[in-house]
Amino acid sequence: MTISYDKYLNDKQLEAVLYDSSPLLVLAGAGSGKTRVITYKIAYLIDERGYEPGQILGVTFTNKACSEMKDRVCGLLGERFDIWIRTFHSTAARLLRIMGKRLGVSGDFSIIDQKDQNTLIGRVLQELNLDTDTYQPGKYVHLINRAKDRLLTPEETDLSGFSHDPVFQDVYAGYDKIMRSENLFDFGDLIMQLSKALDRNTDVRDYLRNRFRYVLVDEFQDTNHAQYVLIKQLTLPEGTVCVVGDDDQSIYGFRGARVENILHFSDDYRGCKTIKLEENYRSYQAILTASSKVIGNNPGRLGKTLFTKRGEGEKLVYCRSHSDYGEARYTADTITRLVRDEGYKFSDFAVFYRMNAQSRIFESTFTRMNIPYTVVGSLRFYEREEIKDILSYLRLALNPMDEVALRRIINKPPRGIGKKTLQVLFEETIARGHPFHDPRDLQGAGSRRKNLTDFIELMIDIKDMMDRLSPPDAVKSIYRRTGYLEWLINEGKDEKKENLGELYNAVIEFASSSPGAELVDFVEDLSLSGVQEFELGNTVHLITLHNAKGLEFPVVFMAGMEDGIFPHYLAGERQRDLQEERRLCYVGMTRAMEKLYLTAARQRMLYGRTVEREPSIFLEEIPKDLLIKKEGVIREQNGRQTLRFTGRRMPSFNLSRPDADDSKGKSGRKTGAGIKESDRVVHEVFGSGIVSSLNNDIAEIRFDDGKVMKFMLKYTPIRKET
DNA sequence: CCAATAAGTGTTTTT
DNA sequence: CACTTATTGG
Repeated sequence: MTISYDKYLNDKQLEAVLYDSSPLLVLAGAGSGKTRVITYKIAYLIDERGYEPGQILGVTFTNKACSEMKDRVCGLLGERFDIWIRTFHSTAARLLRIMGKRLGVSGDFSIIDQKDQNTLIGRVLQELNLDTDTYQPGKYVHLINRAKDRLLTPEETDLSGFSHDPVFQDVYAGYDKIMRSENLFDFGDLIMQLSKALDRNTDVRDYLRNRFRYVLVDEFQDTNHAQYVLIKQLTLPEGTVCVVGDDDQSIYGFRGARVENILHFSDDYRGCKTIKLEENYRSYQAILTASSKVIGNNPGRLGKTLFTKRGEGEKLVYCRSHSDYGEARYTADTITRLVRDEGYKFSDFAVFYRMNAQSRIFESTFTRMNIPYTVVGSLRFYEREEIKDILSYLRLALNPMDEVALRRIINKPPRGIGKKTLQVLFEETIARGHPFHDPRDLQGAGSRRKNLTDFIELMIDIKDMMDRLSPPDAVKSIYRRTGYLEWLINEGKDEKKENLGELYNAVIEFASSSPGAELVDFVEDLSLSGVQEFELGNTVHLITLHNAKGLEFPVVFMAGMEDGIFPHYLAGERQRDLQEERRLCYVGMTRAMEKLYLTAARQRMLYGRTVEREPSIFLEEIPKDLLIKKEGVIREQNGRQTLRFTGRRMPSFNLSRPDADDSKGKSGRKTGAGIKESDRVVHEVFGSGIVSSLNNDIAEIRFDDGKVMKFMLKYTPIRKET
C-alpha cells in the first residue's frame, strides 16, 4: 500500500516524515503539526521502510501525550498493540521489569512518589539526628531528584560540585540504603538505574538497540541529562532516531530538563539533519505575532518564526479587574456572552493559571453563573488518600519489604497497632532484612501481638487473592477483607467511598483494555499516575499552564497576569527562571486558536490575606496595537454595588472557524464526526471503504481492497464520502 | 492506642 | 487559607 503522504502534509512535514538517512532533529513550533509528523512517520517506517511495528519505540513525557499519540497512530494504522508508545518513565519501568534478571536488578520493585520520598527523607534525617527545621526534607528530595537526573549516585566521589550542602551526601546515602533494602524505586531511579545497568550489561544494551530499531522522542526539549543518555544508549552509534521538540516550549527546567540537549544533539549525532516546522495551523496571526514578541525577549533561542495562512484575526484583550473575584466574573461574563452571541460551546473555552490555588475562585463563580467546568489534573486520582491506601495494600502484597507502604496502611482502618507495636515489628523483621510477614521472627509485642499476626494473615490473604482472582474481583475482595470500605461507610466518608468505586471501574477498564494483564501492571500504571482521563463533555477547562501544553482551545483566558504570580515570585532573581516563566507564557498564548484574553486583578486573596498586585511584565512585551485594554471597576448604583467593565466590546468579526472546513486536512483536528454504521467513508491513508460496525467509538471499516481494520473514531482521519 | 482539639506553618509548576 | 503536627484526655 502506498500512502499519498504529500496530500496530507506540507513540504516541511513531508520532508521530516520521509527523511531517514541520518539522525533527525525536528524543531516543531507550536501548532505546526508535530504529532501529525510523528504519527505519519511511524506509518511510513512500517509501510515503506520495512520496519516491524515491534521495532519502533515512541517516547513521550506525559501520559496525556502518550495516549493521544497511541490513539492517533491507531487512527492511522489501525490497532497495533505491538508498537511501544510509552512515557519515559513507563518505558524504563517496563524494561527494568522485563529485563531485570539479565540486568542484575530486582524486577519487582515498588514505585514511590514524591510524597513518599518526603516521609522517607524525614526518617533518614531522624536517624542522622538532624532536626527537620533546619534540614527540610523537601529540599533534600529535590536535591536527590536533581542528582539522579544527572546520573549522580550517592557513591559519587565528587558530589561537591553538585551541592555544597554539608550533609547532602549522608542524607542521599542513607536514603539510598533504605530504598535498596526495601526494593523501592523513585521516578529518578527508573531512568538512572536503567541507564547504569545498561552500562554494566552491554549485551542487554545491544539487544535493546537491535530490538528498537527506530526511536522517536517527543518533547525533546524536556529531557534531562539522564533521559538523554538513555536515548543515546539505545540509539548510538546507528543513530536511527528522530527527536522532536521546541526550545521555546521548555518549561520543566525546575525538574532537571535541559534545553541544551537540543543544542548538543548535532554534536552527539554527527551528520544529523535539522528540519524546522514554522507554519502554524492553529492560531490567527495576531496571536502568533503577540506571542512571538514575548518569546523574542529570551536570549539564546534557536529562533523560529511562526506564521499562518489563516489571516490576522482579532486583537488580544487585556482586562484588569479590582479583585480576583472581578477577574473570575469578567471571565464568566465573557464566556456567557460568547456562548449566547457567537455560537461557542463551553468546551471551546479554557482558563489557564500559574498555580492550582487559582482555580477555586473560578470554580465558585462558574457554579454561581451556571457555567459547566472541569478542573483538569489538579488533584490527580492516584494522589487521593484512599486511592493511595488501596494502592499501598497492593504494593505491600507484591513487595513485602516496602516499609513505606506498610507504615501507611498497617493501622488503616485502625487495628490497634500504634507506634510501639509497629516498632517491635520493624525491629524483628525489616530491620534484619526479612520481609515483614516472615512469621519466624515475631517474638515481642506482648499483648498486642495478636493484632500483628492478624495483620500478617490479612496480607497473606491479599496476596493469595491477587494470585487467584481476576484483577477486578481481587480489588473488590481487598475492599472487604481489609475492612477499608466498611470503615469509610461507618465514618460517613461518602466521597472517598465513591472514589473507591471509581478505582474499581478503572480496574475493570484496565482489565478489558489489556486482556491478560495482571494487577501488577495496573499498580505500575497507577504509580506512574496514568489513569485514563474521563470524558470532559461540554465544559470549560480550568487548567494550569504546565498542563496546558500540547492542548488547544478556540478561546483562551490566561488568568493572574500579575507580577509575583506570573512570573511567579519564587522564580524571581535568576534570569534562567524568568526565561522559563516567559516560555510558559508563550506556551499559554500559543494554545489559543481564535481569541486570547489576558486577565489580572489589582488585589487578590492569597494565602489568607489580600495583597496588592502590579501587572505582569509580560503584558508590556505584547505590542500595544495588538492589545485592547479594559478595566473592571465597582460602581455604586441605587445603593448597590455592581461590577462594570470599561472599554468597548470587541466587534464580532464572525470569522470562519478554523476547523469548519479543513478540506486539506492538514491541521489534523476534528475527525470522524457524525459517522454512522454502513456509511461510505474515505480514510486519509487507506482510501474508501464502508463502516461495517461501530460501537464505543471504535469503527470497523471494510476497505474497497478487502482489508478490514478497526479504528478509534475520535482520532481517525476519515470523513463521509462525497 | 486513638480521637479530638489546638497550635503552627508555608506556601509553583510534574513524571 | 488549608494542611500538618503536637498535645491532651479518654
